[in-house]
Amino acid sequence: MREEKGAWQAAQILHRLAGAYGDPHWWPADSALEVLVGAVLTQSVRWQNVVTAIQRLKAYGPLSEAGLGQMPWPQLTACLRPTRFPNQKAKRLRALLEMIADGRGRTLADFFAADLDHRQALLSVSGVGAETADAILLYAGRSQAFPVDAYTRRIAQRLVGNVVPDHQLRHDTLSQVSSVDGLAQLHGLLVVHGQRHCQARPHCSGCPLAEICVSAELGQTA
DNA sequence: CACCAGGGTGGTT
DNA sequence: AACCACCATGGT
Repeated sequence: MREEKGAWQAAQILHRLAGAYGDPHWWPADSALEVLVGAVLTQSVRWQNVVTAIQRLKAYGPLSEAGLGQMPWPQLTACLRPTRFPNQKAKRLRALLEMIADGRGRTLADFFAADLDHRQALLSVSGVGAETADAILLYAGRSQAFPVDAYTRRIAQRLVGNVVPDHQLRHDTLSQVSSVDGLAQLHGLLVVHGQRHCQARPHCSGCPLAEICVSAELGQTA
């Protein structure tokens, strides 16, 4: 059986999902630094747990690069307990803050303004992978980046009919959606959509992507 | 009670 | 390269 391997039509998917769900207002945060913190804490954890952890951090005062970097280990891990892996997340957050500070108290804004490869710099931190780095670049740095997450992979597989490599999803999306706002909305919409459709079992009734989904007409795939 | 979240790393085969 | 244990909470 040959199926026309469809392509990943990012712009069209953005249009359809935006029409169905509206603007998801993804990644609410008071500051870019809060986005960065949330990006590490949200790894493999429900967002509500991250909210609780950030509230605990804020109980010590407004988030700041220096304040977070200097927070004592027991207090830091206590704040991060709701995020499943408090010790690991505390270590990752500290390593990231140290890279940002660069040994000279550099701020996050200065990091983004610096003339360097920001993606490579983020990826060089142990505990920061492609998805976390791209989330920080997009939502904290407001630069053109696209985080490929589990929802994106699953939805792409459903739509296209076969597994699409991460690098291709990222490249295709960036070449088809040029604005930062569009990229930011698309990622949020894919998560919102993924939480109702395209889960373990096909669930195509009422799906706003049904018309462009190769498995939509297959009914039940076992 | 079992299941699983908006991942990434390091060690196995 | 693919696979897997680990990390060790809180909601359904």
